[in-house]
Amino acid sequence: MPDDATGELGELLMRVARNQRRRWREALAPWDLSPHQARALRVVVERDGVRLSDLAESLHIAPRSATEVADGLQARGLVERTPDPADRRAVILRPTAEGRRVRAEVGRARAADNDELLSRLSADDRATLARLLGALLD
Amino acid sequence: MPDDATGELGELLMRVARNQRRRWREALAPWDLSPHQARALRVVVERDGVRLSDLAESLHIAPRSATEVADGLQARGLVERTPDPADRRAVILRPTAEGRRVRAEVGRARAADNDELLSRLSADDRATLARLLGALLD
DNA sequence: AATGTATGCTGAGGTTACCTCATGGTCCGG
DNA sequence: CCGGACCATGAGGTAACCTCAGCATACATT
Repeated sequence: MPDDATGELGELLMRVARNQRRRWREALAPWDLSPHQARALRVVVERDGVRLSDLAESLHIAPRSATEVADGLQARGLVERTPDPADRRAVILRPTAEGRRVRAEVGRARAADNDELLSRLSADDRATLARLLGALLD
Repeated sequence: MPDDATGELGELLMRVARNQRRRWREALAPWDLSPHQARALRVVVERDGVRLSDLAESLHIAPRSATEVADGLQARGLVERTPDPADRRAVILRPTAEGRRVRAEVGRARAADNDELLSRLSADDRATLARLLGALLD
């Protein structure tokens, strides 16, 4: 067991992460999207069409819950449901033009916010941070 | 704007934090406490008696919600409600003996888990990580 | 002292984001 | 061609939040 105050380090990590989440939520506010919806939209746009069950897996939620996330995005006109030609049981979620546009805007806002925060560190420090965090992944 | 992939760094940070949260939830499972309840119990034990409204502030939730958290802890026999002698409107939450015991056990489990994770880094790396994360706090 | 306003907790009831279970189609291996 | 697996979704439940109203109490001002 390490001899220094590792507990505080863990706490620090959580605080920074919470900060990050708060910033993200705020950056997302103009579009009235929940973090989860934004994440789902990103998946749909990036893969350019996803089966509902695959979306569920990507978001680590139950298939039933993916239906609800899809409902939300569809109600905002960001995605549409199309039948899967290869499997008539399945539904494929496709981004609308508006969905692509919003996803791009959100992506830019997120990147800008991220850069604003991380620019406090030098390029060297950022590289070091990436290395250290990488070692902490399971 | 920095020129490297800061977006990935932000993502990495969130992944590590999520990992951390998952580990914590798992470490908490034996006591059947939610993360929020554990945090509340910690506040109650550390201050050895807290007004409900102060607890709400500590947890960043509405006063009404603190009542519910208190209900949960009280139902498990970990805290008890006592009147505030200085203000008869107020309720002071006090830890029971069992509450203190559980809080200590949870604290030990948390520390052990934390150390297990952070021991992957050298003492130097841990100090560096603490410095870098500290710079990212608002 | 009287009184108006603020505060502390909680009942009532709502929202959100999850979940499980059941159902009606559809697919596919034997 | 058919029994079992799989897809999305309706129905209904739960946990953790919230707001608002109400009652008891505190306190500041006259």
